Amino acid sequence: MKIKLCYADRMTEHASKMVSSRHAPVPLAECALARAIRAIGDGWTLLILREALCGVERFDAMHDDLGIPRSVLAERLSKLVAEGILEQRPYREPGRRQRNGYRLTEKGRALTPALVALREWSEAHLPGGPSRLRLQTQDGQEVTTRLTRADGSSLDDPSEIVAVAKPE
Amino acid sequence: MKIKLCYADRMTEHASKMVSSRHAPVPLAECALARAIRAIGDGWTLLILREALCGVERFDAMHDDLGIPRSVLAERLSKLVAEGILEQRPYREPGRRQRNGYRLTEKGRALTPALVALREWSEAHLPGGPSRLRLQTQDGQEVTTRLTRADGSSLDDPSEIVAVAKPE
DNA sequence: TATCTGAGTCCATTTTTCATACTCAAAGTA
DNA sequence: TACTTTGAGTATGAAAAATGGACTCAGATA
Repeated sequence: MKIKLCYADRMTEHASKMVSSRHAPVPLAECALARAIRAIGDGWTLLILREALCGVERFDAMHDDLGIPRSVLAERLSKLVAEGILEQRPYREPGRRQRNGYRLTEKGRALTPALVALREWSEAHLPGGPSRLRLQTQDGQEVTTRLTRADGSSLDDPSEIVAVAKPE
Repeated sequence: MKIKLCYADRMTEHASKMVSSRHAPVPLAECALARAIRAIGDGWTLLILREALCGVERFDAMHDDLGIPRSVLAERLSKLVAEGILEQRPYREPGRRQRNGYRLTEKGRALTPALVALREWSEAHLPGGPSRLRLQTQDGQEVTTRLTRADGSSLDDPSEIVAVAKPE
């Protein structure tokens, strides 16, 4: 996936104001959502984050759970470590040599709301039978996400949302 | 990305109860999150959903905004239509022939919380300067997501969440 | 010393992307 | 009528990435 300059990047400030509303209000380079997608928007990477959220720390356990090729797993893990989303954590089992596992950093754990929202969407809208994965608090309450306005009220209808460019 | 049976799928019901807690509590086949990742967890697909959320409906506009190869765009769009996330919408400009655009279905629009959560994470944790893309209500209030317990209270620390398998 | 294990690397093959050019159908124009 | 334009795709060969299997490496144990 090779991301390049997009139409708005190639335009002058003045010209970009005249761009048709048929295009996105903001070019990729200035869009936080696009940056997040570049960082973690890849199938294997997201599945690795699912593993990490489930507390799976070991290379071979992820390999078994996901059926991911070992070389791809190694490459994705080192990318996630380089980005500060996972960190290596040495561990040692009795009578075993010391090894490295991976666990979420605070930055990585901050992705939880996005994963919870994806899970919710899937439960509500995708076929495939009930899911057995639950994300819950220690006392057993299921966790969900809610869209919220700046004033704290919650927003039930996502079609009320509009995407605009911040001025400046 | 070729997803296959994972370790737990190959096990008997009895054996799977004895599986080490080093593995995920639930196999991919029974995991809603994994199904969502399979459906839309791909870089170009997510960027196309960003375009759709921004109200971009046309093939060429998406091609310009994203710099995506035309063949990849065509393939992803038809997959999203087949999944019921986008729908084709004929339109016609004065003096122009009728054409097809794409817009989010209700199912597609229900992905908004996941995209809002990703945007929030990116703003808070990724470098790259301030984002100019705002997602807001018609009256200009910024929209965010919040993790919520089943009892309605909101959850500030994502590390309180545990992943478990639903019994049965 | 030989063996086992988990965490990787290496590599030949297959699949997917990429970039560019080409097609197609309807509307406008000479 | 013939020709041009325009948006929405297809076709294609080269380049990049994924795949699956074998191999490596280091420390612990028999």
